[in-house]
Amino acid sequence: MPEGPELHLASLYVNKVCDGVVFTGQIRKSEVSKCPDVPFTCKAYRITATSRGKEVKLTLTPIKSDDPKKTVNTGQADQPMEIFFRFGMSGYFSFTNEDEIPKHAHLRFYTTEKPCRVLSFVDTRRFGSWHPNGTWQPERGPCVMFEYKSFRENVVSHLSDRVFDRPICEVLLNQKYFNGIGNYLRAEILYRLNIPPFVPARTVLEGVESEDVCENEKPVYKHITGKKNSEKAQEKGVKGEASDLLRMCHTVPLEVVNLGGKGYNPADADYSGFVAWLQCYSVDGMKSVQDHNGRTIWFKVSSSCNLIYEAGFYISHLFKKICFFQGDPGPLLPKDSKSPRVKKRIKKDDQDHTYKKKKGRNRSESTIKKRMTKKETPKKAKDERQREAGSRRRKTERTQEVSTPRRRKSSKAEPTTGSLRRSRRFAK
DNA sequence: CGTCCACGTCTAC
DNA sequence: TAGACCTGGACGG
Repeated sequence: MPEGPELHLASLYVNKVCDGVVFTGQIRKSEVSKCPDVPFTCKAYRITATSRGKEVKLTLTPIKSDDPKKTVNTGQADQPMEIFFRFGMSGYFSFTNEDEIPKHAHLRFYTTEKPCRVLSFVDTRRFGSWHPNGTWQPERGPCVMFEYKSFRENVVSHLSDRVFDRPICEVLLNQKYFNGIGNYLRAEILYRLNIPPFVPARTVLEGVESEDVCENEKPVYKHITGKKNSEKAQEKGVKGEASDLLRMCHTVPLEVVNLGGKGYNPADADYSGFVAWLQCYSVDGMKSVQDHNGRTIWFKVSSSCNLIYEAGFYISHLFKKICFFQGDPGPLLPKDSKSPRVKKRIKKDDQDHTYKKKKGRNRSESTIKKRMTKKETPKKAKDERQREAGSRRRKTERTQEVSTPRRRKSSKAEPTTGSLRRSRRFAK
């Protein structure tokens, strides 16, 4: 579920389903979780939620008992408790009957109802975490969605920070400055502004005002249109991209909130709405490469002609910063960045197989040897194999090539046709 | 069956 | 700046 919008939608969900609901008793943790116990016991309490960037805070508020005698010396909480959640790659909240608790529900809050219901923190991969009596993580910057003003100020006042030497696509994942932006949002944001992903961040952000000149238009919560905002900005003489970038970091996530679904969540009934909203991330016809941290960055493909793209890529590498053709990843593209394997198109129009040449995936002898000589349990051996497969791929297969799936002309020219233009893995 | 990939941090060389 | 931490879906043989 989890970039800023999903975390916020999760907090809205909690507030909606827990409205008027009374919880009670121990908060229970799954056997397998390594997160802390939550030492909160109360005969009757309510749950509310708020979000900030990529964190959610649950507040457990005891309900005052009518009978003071009842709460004496029973270890009952009478003070509220705050629990801070991060969602990792797969966290979400679920409110169900007790017999419908999802698999991988690692923290559970029980209602007083009979039969009772349960608010669960579900996290398949367990990269998420919770922190009872914690705080918002202090290293994280202001929320791009709900602390917009201080978010801008925080970026603008720290542009001399060395982190802004990095490519803009990598800096957008830095939660010290862009709390709430994740992998799909960075692609969507850069795409909207036509900013090549591997341009130095400072170059893109130089000249940005800490105050958004459009801010009195008080965007955004409902009915934002990124286009209109940038047009307004231009009317007001803002120098294009740069000032828009911070604004886009605000408006694009809010668009997802306003979609009404649950954002990036394949299990959601409205998931197709989210998929249709994506313009770049994992969209068929877009290019993708690995950034410096091995994360896939999606960006715009030349709409007219791949030859122009290839030429632009070549020329820009000769002259570094000078040339940015449409589709150019930018000058800071890692030297050994490779594109992921070409993804299959959706079956329907999958007539042309010529582009599906698979990249070599031969394991080196040395890797095999290493594996054979290691002593480990069968399960560990499997994990190890997978890990080695991963790193071997990263180390041996990187090329300067960028994925340019040959396919029908980019759908940019034609009206969006929803999931039809998505790559297969996003079809639902 | 095996391999690759995924919405994110963390921390140990 | 690799890896570690995890599970499971999609895909290929």
